[in-house]
Amino acid sequence: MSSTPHATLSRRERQIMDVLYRRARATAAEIRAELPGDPSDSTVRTQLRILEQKGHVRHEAEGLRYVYLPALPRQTARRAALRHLVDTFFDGSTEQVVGALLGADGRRLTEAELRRIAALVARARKDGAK
Amino acid sequence: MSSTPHATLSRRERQIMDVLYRRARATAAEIRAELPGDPSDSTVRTQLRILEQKGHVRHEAEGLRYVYLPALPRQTARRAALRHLVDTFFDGSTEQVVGALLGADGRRLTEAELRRIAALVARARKDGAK
DNA sequence: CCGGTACTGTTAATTTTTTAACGACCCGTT
DNA sequence: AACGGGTCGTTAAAAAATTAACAGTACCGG
Repeated sequence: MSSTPHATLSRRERQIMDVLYRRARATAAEIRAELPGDPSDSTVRTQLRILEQKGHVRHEAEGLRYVYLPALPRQTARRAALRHLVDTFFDGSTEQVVGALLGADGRRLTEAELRRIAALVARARKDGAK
Repeated sequence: MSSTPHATLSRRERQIMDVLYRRARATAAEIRAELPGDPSDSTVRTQLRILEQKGHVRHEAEGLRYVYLPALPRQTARRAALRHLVDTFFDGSTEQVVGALLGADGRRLTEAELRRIAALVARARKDGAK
């Protein structure tokens, strides 16, 4: 159950992976700019190399420098992260998560967004009934 | 932005906090049973003491032994975690999260649960329009 | 062409985390 | 009352993570 890659990452590694998932792709300098405690440039690149060696990250040469990307597709990582969150904080209940997203825990949503969300739910019900 | 407590925890500390948030309260032995790589009993208790010292955890004496609890209410921690997840993996979009919860990324939901979710959304729309 | 800038990889030291050994205490049982 | 099982705190060693110094290379502007 704990084979989730995220659970096995060290603190810095996690911070870096979070930046990468947020930005999809980033250079060492860009990542560094978003890390707390501003570590040295050299530090960040060492970490990236370690992450790459462990298979969590890959890079592409872009012109002269490297651009780093998560090795796992965002979709995959996201699913695992969502699952983990739901199990840890919401008793595995999707309903509770939606409640939090819409309720006091969530940000304010526009009517348009709520409408689209309602449509998603309606769609899921229809599909399920099939 | 990085003042989230979760982001500052070490790996083991995070694992332990996750167990605590999942179970609400647990003894050292119970926590130990859920940690990967089964660390020694002594190890887990040391970590708990550190976490307590840092203010992430507190304990109550229950009969002879201690029962540990998260220092922050689940509600609070949950909100921060959800926010972080949404920002990291879903571009800050609530709609996308709901999509993932209902769609291929999610577990199968019963019709009853979908109905309740639909009700939540309807309620949010009404409240918003107020 | 030369110096400055912006990268890279290697390497090693420092700091933090993680681990568990040990001794003490309490309790129920023999 | 002695024993075993379970729990606690203290402490220090071992392992891992984190940091950054340094040297090498490519490009760019003067």
